[in-house]
Amino acid sequence: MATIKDIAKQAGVTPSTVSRVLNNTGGYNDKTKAKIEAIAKSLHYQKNEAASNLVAKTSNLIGVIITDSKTSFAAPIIDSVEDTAYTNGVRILLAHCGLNNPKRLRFCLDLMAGQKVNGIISVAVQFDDDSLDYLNFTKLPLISLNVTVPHHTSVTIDDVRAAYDGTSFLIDHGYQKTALVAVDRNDPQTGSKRITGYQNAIQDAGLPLASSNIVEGDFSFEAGLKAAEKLLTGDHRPDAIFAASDDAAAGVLSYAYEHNIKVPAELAVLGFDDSHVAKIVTPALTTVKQPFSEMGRMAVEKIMAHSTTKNIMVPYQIMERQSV
Amino acid sequence: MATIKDIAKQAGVTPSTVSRVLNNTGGYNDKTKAKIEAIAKSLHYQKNEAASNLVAKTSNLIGVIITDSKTSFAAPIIDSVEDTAYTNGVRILLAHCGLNNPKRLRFCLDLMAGQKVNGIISVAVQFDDDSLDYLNFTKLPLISLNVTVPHHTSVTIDDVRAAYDGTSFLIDHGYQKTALVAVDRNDPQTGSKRITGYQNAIQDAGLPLASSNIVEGDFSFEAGLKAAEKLLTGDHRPDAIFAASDDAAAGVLSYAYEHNIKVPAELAVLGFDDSHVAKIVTPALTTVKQPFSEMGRMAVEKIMAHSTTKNIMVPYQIMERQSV
DNA sequence: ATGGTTAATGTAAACGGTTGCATAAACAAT
DNA sequence: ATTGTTTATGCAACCGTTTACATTAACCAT
Repeated sequence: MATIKDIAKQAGVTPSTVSRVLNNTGGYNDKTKAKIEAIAKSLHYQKNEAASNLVAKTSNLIGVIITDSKTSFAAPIIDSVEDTAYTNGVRILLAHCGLNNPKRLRFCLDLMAGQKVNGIISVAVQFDDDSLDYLNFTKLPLISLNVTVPHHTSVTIDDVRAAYDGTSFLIDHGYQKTALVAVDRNDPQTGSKRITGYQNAIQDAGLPLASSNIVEGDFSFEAGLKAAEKLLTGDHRPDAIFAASDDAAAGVLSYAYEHNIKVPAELAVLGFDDSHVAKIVTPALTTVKQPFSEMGRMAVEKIMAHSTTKNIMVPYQIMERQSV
Repeated sequence: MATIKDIAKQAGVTPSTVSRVLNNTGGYNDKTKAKIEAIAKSLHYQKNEAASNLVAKTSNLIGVIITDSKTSFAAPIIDSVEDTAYTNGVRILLAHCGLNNPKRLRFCLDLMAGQKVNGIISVAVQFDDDSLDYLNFTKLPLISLNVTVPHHTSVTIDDVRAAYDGTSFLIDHGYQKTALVAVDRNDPQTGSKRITGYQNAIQDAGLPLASSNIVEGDFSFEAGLKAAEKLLTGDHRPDAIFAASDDAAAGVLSYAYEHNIKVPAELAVLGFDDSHVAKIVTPALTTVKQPFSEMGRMAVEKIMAHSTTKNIMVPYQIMERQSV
């Protein structure tokens, strides 16, 4: 591969001049510029980023840490992160940290630090104390999407209010026996907040609160399926199920389909996220939309701007389709 | 950030010794090794990859080029690529090239060349002549998944036979009036191959071929929906629809649901890919599974091994669920 | 004691770009 | 003609690691 030295030799100038031309830093004759650019092109010159990064002490790389790519909302976020990065001239270093795997998260952070990334975007990643300490030590800016991280910037929706509004939406549509499904009570970020919002809405509507109406689980399809089974075989059948994710809602839909329960006539199903699956299941899911693309875009822009805002709340929105 | 020089100074040795210890290249006293490692830890030393890459003329980076992350089968591939990369000590540089966007693809390749990646994995990316020339010039090894690229390694299924077997599967289950949906006749890689396989199966079964039974389209949900509309409103209703993707199959399912057509009683639907959606739609999709995880893993391993095998065919498999 | 090995470490030159400072040439202003 | 200013380019150091080669010390065998 050709280097600036090769170009310099051919052009009869020094590497510094070539560097100046190629970086458009000014201070050279138009004719030399043209000559150098022509030679660079003819040699298919490609800058060695490692060398450049070494002196610049940066990399034009943004680290993206996600638990895994299958997480349904990872795709739209990564899409918008990539697009925004592209228009900003930075690139994406992707790493998976798994679920509750401190060792691997630590590895990811090590990797990002070694690559001297401009910043890190984490998607739905919970930081343990050790990783957080290390992150603070590296001084790398972090933008956390979906969950908050102490002393770092986060972009989230207001989960309490979103759950409140979702529940109210069901109540306003005449459903009185609602259930909340596939939430984790021990998750301080999402689960407990949504439970709070859900309960508040029920109380504010003057409806009875029954703890049996909350079925815990992760955000998966299977969690929705199991929860539906539990709820719909019992005596106190709910007439509406609010799932913590679209995947879980699809699980509910699937159970209803198997058991010939008509949605939304006999049972309303409200999803959460507005991920890809919301549009393609039958009936299409009414769901609480999280603005993932927006969040990804903001994250990149915050990093580029060295913004130090702490917690950013973005608006959610109820997407009405056919399941309520 | 601490450098090996800082460590060397504290340990009373030269940077070379530190480098040797940290890289386990041998040739040092156990006591100095212990001392250096202790100091490195206390300083939270983190190797500057740029410097290291500069002399090594490589980056331990694998470039992954995909059209976009929303593509349903990108997720499982990226998951397995990331996992395999993790266990092999390499990292992932991710770039999107969009759909039929030569300029952006060229940009991606530039980026990969600049970063001196060990190799490139492309997922369902069509290379135009210009990009291909450039790729060849860079000498970067490419592993193309899902489609073949002239003179480069590819990992694909046998699309002709997969379509043949899928169609035969429908015929064997008693469906005589099949249709193929959401394929692109002008796509030499997937579309035309699957059309060939489909037609061969029909002819071999002694059934009549009607060109109206092939409805073109991209692989999207909407394509499936539209195709279903076209096929199911006409007089010659098919009794089975073979979609080119699970998303398209979901579109068919959705149309059937809307119009009260029972699946699989009145209409069989066969998907393609076995992506995430296949399991969560109702009824769950019977589909032709592509071994995406396997393909991702192989791609990384091929790059690490500097393998030069050309075209690798991996086995597909019909996953029987409820839609046929 | 002498020479030969071996092990541990040092020396210095790379890797490819960037950049502050110096220099030279060209030009303008007195 | 002299001085000052601007423009274009060169010089050389530096970024942090790696590594071939040189050096030193220690040990062993004669």
